[in-house]
Amino acid sequence: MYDFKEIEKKWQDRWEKDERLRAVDFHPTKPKYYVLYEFFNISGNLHMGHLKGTVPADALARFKRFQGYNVLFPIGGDSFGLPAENAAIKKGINPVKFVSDGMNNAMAQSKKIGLSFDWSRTFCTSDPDYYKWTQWIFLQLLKNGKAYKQKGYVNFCPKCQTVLSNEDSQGGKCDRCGSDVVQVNRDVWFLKMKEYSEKLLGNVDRIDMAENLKEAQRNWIGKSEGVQLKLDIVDANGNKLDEIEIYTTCIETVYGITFVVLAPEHDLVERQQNNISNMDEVRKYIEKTALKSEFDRISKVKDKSGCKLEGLYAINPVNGAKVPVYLADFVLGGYGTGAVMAVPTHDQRDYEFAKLFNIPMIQVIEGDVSKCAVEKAEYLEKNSKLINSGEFSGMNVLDAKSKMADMVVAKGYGKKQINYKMQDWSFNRQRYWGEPFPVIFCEHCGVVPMDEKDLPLTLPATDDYLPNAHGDSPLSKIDSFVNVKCPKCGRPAKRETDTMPNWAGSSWYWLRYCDPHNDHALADYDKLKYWGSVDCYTGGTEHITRHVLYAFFWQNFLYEIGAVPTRDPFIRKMGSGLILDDEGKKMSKSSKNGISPLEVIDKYGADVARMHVHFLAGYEDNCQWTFKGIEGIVNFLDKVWKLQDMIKGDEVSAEHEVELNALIKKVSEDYENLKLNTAISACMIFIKKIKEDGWISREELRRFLIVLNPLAPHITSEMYERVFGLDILDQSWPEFDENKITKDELPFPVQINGKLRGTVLVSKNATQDDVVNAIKADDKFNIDFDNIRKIIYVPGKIINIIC
RNA sequence: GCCGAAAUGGCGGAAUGGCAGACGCACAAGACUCAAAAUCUUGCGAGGGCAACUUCGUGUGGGUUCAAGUCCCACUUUCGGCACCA
Repeated sequence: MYDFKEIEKKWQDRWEKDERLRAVDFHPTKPKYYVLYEFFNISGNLHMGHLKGTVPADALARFKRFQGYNVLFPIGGDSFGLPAENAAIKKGINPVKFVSDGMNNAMAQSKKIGLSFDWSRTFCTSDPDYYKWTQWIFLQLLKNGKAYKQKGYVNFCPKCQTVLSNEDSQGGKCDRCGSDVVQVNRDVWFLKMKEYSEKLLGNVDRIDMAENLKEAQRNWIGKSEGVQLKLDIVDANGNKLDEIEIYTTCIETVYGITFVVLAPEHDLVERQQNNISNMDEVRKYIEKTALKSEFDRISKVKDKSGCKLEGLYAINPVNGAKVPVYLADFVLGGYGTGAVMAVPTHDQRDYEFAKLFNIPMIQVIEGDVSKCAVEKAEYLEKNSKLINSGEFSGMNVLDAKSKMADMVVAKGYGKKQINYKMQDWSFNRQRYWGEPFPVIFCEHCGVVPMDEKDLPLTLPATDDYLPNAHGDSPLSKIDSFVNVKCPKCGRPAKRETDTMPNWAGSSWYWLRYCDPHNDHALADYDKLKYWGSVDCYTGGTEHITRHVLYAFFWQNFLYEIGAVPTRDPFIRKMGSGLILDDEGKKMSKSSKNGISPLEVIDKYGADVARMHVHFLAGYEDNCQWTFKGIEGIVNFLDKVWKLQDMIKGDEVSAEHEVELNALIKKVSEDYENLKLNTAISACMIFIKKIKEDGWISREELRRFLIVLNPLAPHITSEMYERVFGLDILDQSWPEFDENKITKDELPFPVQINGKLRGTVLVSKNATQDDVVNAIKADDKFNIDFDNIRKIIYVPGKIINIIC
C-alpha cells in the first residue's frame, strides 16, 4: 500500500511552483487550449460541488498538456458581494482581510485536490488592479449609451436593503437571502441588455452546450413575434383624446376585441386624468397593485382584479368598434407596450376578466367557447376557421394570421414587432462591498464620468457597513468620498454612492486571465487574440440564466467597441451536475449533512476522492453522495501501485497490444468529452487483463501511467518517477493504432431471423463469404443455406440470416 | 399551462440502429486461514430445463426496420427552465 499522505503532499508542493503548469503567451510552437472553471465564490470552505466541478476541468487541462497544447487553466475569486460584507457586519471582520483569507484558503484546498491551476494569473474581483477595469468597462458602457439612470419600479430586497436585477430575483425571492422581493420606486442604473437580446440568442445558438441549458436561456430571453397596433382613445361621444399602442401575438383574433387592458402603471392614466370620471377609484387601484410585490402579482393567478377607466374608450382600427378600457395588474408594465387587446373568447385570462366585469364576448374562431376560451394552442393546431371577422371570415387561422398582419401594416394601423421578456440589467446595489461607480453628479453638468486616467476609484475604508435610514449605500455616510469637485466645471459635486452588483466583476474575468497584470488595458489585444474564446468552460448550471447571459452581453459590447477580438466568450460550456446529500438535496457548505471533500481526501487521498466522485455519475448528471463503492477505487489504485513489482520486458507486448490501444483510444475520447466515469472503467478493464497475465512491460506501464494521470495525478507521477526516473509532466500523450484496437480473430454475432443465435470465430477482416463458411462449418447453427431469403451482412458488426 | 431533458438488474451506472446490463458496489459460493479481516477464484436480470439450451426482458401502448434501450407517434412519471409575457 502506498502512503498517499506523503506522496500527495510531495507532488502538490511541486506543482504549486511548477513553471510547466503556467500558460505561455504566444507560445512559438504549441497550439493554445483554454480551460476555465468558474470563479471561486469567496465564502468559506470548498464543498463537494467543487470536487465535482473542478476535477474534470483539471483532467482536461492535464490531458491537453500531454497532447502538446499550451494550456491556460486559471482560477480566481469572485470576492465582491455579500459573503464578505456579511462577515464584516456580523463579525466585524474587514472585508479585505476576509477576502484574502478566503482566497488563501481556497488555494490551499484546491492544492489538496491536486488541481493544476496556473497560480501566476490569479486575482480577485475586489482587487483594485482588477476592478479598475470593471469600472473602465462601465465608463465605456456609459459613453456608448448602454448605461442610463432612471427612476422606476424595481425589485428590492427589504432585508438586504438593496435593488436587485430580475436575474437576482428569480421566482420573486431574493437570490441571496430568500426574502420576498418587493417593488420600490428608486433611482436605478440600467445596462441596456435588452437591446442585446437577439445577439445573445446568437451566442446561445453558437455555443456547444446541452440543449436543456440552451432552452433555459432562450426561455429567459423570451423572444416573441407579434404585431403592435395603434388604438385611438376617445370619449363617450367618440371624440379623439389620445392614442395607445397594444402588442399582440394573436392578430388573427383582432375582430374579437371587446375591451382593452392597461398595466396599472401605464402613463395614459396620468395624461387623461381629467377625462376619467372615476379617478379616485383608479388611484386607489393603482396604489393597491403597484406596491404589491411582483411575486404576489403573478402568484395569485386566480384572483383577477381590475378597474375600469370611466369615460375613456378605445377604437378597434380594423372595424371601428368602440370598447371600454380597464386597468388590471395581470398586464405587466415592463413587457411589450404595457397594454393589451382583450379577446375573451380566445384567451382564458381575458375570458375570466370579462366574466368578472360582465363584458360581452365576440367569438371569431370556430370552437366551443361556452365554458372557456378556445386558446391559441388549440386553434392553431386544428387550423380552425375564422368567423365574424369581416373579409377574413371562412379563412383558416394559419393563413389569416399572416394575411391580417400584412393588412394591418399596409393600412398603417400598426407594425410587426418582436418583443423579449428579458429586461435591462438593473446594475446598482445599495451596499458597501462592490465596485464604486466612477461617476459624479454635478448640478450644472449632470452625470459626469470620471476621467479614465483617475481609475481605479478605490473603495474607501470604513467600519460602518450598513445602509442608512433611507436605504442608501454606506458610502453615502463617508463625506470625504461623496464630496468632490466636478471634473468638468470644478464646482462642488457628489459621487454616486451605490456600488455595482457582484455579477459585474464576473462578467469579463476570463478576458483578464489572458493578461492579468496589464495596467494599460483590460488585457492586451494581441494576447486576447492569441488565447481567443474559452475552449471549455465548466461550472454550475445555476448560473446559466444569469452569469452566462451577462458574460455574453459584455463580451458582445466589448467586441463592438473593439476592445476584444471575439464575440463569443465560450466555445463550449459544460454544466456540472450537483452532488446531493442523503435527502436528495443539493450538498453545499450550508447543508447539514454535507461531507467536505477534505474529509474524503484526508481518509482516502486526493486521487481516490477525485476518481470516486466521477465514477458515481457523468459530469452533467446529479448524483447522491455515498462512500458506498469507494472501495472499488481504493482497490483499483492499490493494484496500480503494485504494477511496479510486475514489470517484465521492455516494449509493448503482442499479448497486451490490443488492450493498450483500445484503452488509449477510449480514454482520449472520454477526456475530451469529460466522460470520466467511462474513462475510469476503461482503465479498470486494462488492469484486469494485466492482473490476469500477472505482468506488464515497461513501455506498457509507461503509457498506462500517462493515460491515468489526468484522473489520478499523484500516484501516477510518483510511480513514473520511481520506475522511469523522469517527471511525467514532460511526457507526451501516447498514440494509438486504429488497426490494433481489436483482436485478429473475433467472435462474430450471428442472427437468424433477427434473433441472436450465437457467434462464430472469424478474422476481423472477414468477408461475408468467410462468415457464411464459418457458420456452415459450425453444426450448432444447422441452417439450410439453399432456402434462405436474404442475408444482411454488416462488416465488423453482425450477420443476419433471414430464412 | 408552455418548453427542455430523462426513465435500463438489489444499487451507482455502460452501450456511433448491430451480442443490453460494460465497469464498480452489494450479495452468494469456493480457495487461503485454527479463525476472522484482507486477498484471490467463480457466480449474479426474470422464468423454464439435469443439461446443451430456451422464452421473456431497457417506464406504458402503437409504429418504422433484416435488426430498436437507441428512430417515429401517443401516453405515464421524474427532474429542470419559463410562467397572467398578451
